[in-house]
Amino acid sequence: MEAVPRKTTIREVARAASVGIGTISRVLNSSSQVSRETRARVLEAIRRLGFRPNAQARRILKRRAEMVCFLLSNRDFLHPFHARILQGVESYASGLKQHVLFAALHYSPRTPPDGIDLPPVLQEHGLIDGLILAGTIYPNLLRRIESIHMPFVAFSNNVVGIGDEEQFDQVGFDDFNGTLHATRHVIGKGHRHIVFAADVSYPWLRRRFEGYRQAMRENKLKHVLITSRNPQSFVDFGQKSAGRILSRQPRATAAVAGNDEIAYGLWRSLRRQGVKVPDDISLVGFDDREEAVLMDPPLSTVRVDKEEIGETCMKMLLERLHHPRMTFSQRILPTEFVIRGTVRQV
Amino acid sequence: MEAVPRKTTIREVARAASVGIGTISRVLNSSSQVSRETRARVLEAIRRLGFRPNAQARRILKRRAEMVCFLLSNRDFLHPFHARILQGVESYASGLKQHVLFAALHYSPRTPPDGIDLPPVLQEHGLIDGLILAGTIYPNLLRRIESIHMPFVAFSNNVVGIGDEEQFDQVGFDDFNGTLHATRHVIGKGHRHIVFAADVSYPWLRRRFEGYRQAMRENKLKHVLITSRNPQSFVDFGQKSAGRILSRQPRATAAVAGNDEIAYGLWRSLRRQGVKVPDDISLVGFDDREEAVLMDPPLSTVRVDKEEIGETCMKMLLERLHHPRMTFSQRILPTEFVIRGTVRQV
DNA sequence: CTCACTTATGGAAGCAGTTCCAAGGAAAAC
DNA sequence: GTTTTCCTTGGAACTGCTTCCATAAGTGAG
Repeated sequence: MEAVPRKTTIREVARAASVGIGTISRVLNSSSQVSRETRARVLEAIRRLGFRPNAQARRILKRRAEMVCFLLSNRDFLHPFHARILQGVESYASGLKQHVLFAALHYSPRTPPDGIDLPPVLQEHGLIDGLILAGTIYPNLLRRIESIHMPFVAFSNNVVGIGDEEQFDQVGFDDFNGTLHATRHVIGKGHRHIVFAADVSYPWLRRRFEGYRQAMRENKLKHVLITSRNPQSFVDFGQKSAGRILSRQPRATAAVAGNDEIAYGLWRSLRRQGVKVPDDISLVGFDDREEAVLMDPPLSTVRVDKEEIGETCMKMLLERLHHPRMTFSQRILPTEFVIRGTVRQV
Repeated sequence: MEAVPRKTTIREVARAASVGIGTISRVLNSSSQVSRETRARVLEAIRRLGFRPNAQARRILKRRAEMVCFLLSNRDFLHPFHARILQGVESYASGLKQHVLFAALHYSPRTPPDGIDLPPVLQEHGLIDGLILAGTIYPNLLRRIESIHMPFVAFSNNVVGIGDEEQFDQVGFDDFNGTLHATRHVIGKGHRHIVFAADVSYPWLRRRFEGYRQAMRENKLKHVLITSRNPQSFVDFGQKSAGRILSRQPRATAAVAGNDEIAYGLWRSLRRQGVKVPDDISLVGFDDREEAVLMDPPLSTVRVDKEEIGETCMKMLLERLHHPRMTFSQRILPTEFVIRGTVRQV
């Protein structure tokens, strides 16, 4: 490996400006105790020598890396949903001169905590100040992260099997009220036979189901949960559910899907069987993924602001770093029902 | 801001293991000059004290940040396409204990180079060793990056208005041969009237067009370029192009789209007009984005391995860092035509 | 038994900054 | 005119590591 060329240091700048090294440091950190002329002379020397302070050296002394890690915790690829969260994190962070490291984590829900291999960034010390956890989070991962005593904030909608008694900073959005409002909207359009399609063993889909059920109960309507066996994916789950919806009597006039992928699968399979959305059956989704707009007609769905999630995660993490002893908090972001073309008046 | 608790240092470990600090360093860097017993004693002390070496301190001495920045250069959100590239970068990097910083860049093609605002990470010195540039790259950005003398590799398919004489490390994929093979496939299925739909003012779409034209010429077929005015997006471009394809005489039996989004727009608009894919018209795309599989039937398209792009970028960047004077190189990755359901035999 | 050559180890110096304390000088107070 | 105070300023000491040099101990040859 060839040598990296020596860079200008603070001492050379000091010599060039005929001042002491302390003065340079003071100018760099814009602490006020420097006279006008001296500051001007120093800045001129900095400019002339093309000096850029070494970030590492400062970090040692400051004991702050000014860097956080966005850790994507499952084997999924960087899905658009999480990509948008990452964007929110980065955009908020860069405004505050904070840096964002991206790392991926490979683990299975059943690995014992000690067995989880952490990415290189977490094996060093001082590289990052804190962690933003995204992706599906199982208890063993939480244990593992806690064991390294690194401040973190979790995007908690995809947390699985972790009780309410668990204490950590988390940001999520409102599954329950999301489907509650979506279902009310559908009911408001005159529908009476509305089914809900999702695998409610996922906590977040369970919460969405409860929102749907609440809306049905309010209107004294019967709730119906549609599931399907051994789906390959959520889209496949939707496809397989379509038949079950059609075979029920009385025939449902609307379906609330647990997420957009299920809605997509449903839509696709229904269309193949000659059932038109929304003419024959209305449909709503959840998440507002890119697919929602690509569908034809575009899907009415529950929007969650992914960038806001990222932003809020970053904000909370910074608060945590400034106040390590602050009690843990949990922020639930609101959702918004977006009306597009898949719900019709009956 | 509360103080961060003092962490164990190398000197404490040295005391605990009754050895010198040099020995600790030697163990950490696994240089061989340490006896079995001493190494064991040191490792034991490290474990007992929960010592994690401070990354910053090492970096100062090593003059290497062991970190690169993935810089997304346009105003687009982190699109799945680039998200996958980032994944490739990260996955290759983490295997080599390198870290990946994510940063976004906001600039317009017409800002003068000096006017481009670089993200915080590029304003410090020593934070990163090099840069991976993705997104749409205009000459002014290239100028700006060169001005800070930071080694970089560009994902060059989306480079606009930069001549061949330009020298920098780049990774791209084979636009020309991609459509060449795709078009040959379509011709092989018996099609004779095949149109190409794209805005060829984009260099990469122009190259794809040339690939298509080459295949047509080989078979003594007439090439037809379909474009449309003021599209809002590529999908919109496709939608607007559909009418133009249908109104031509003789009617085309197949269309090659410049990318999957155009293909999607085409498909959607054709379907609305009662024209079925592939029964009435065959269709192929380019890129193999997520939409391709979601279409019904799924789109036959040209696949590019996004993770491989990321991996190759990272690999080239590391080579560049090890050999700063090496001549610039350009790597073109092959593409693969994936047959799904949108091309039929005539 | 001595000498040359390895191999292992301790720790000072150094990296590029920040911090803090002492000191110089000017202005203000006495 | 002297003392006090305030504002600047210089630079030693420090951060947590790596590197290198000197030394110690061990090994084999002569």
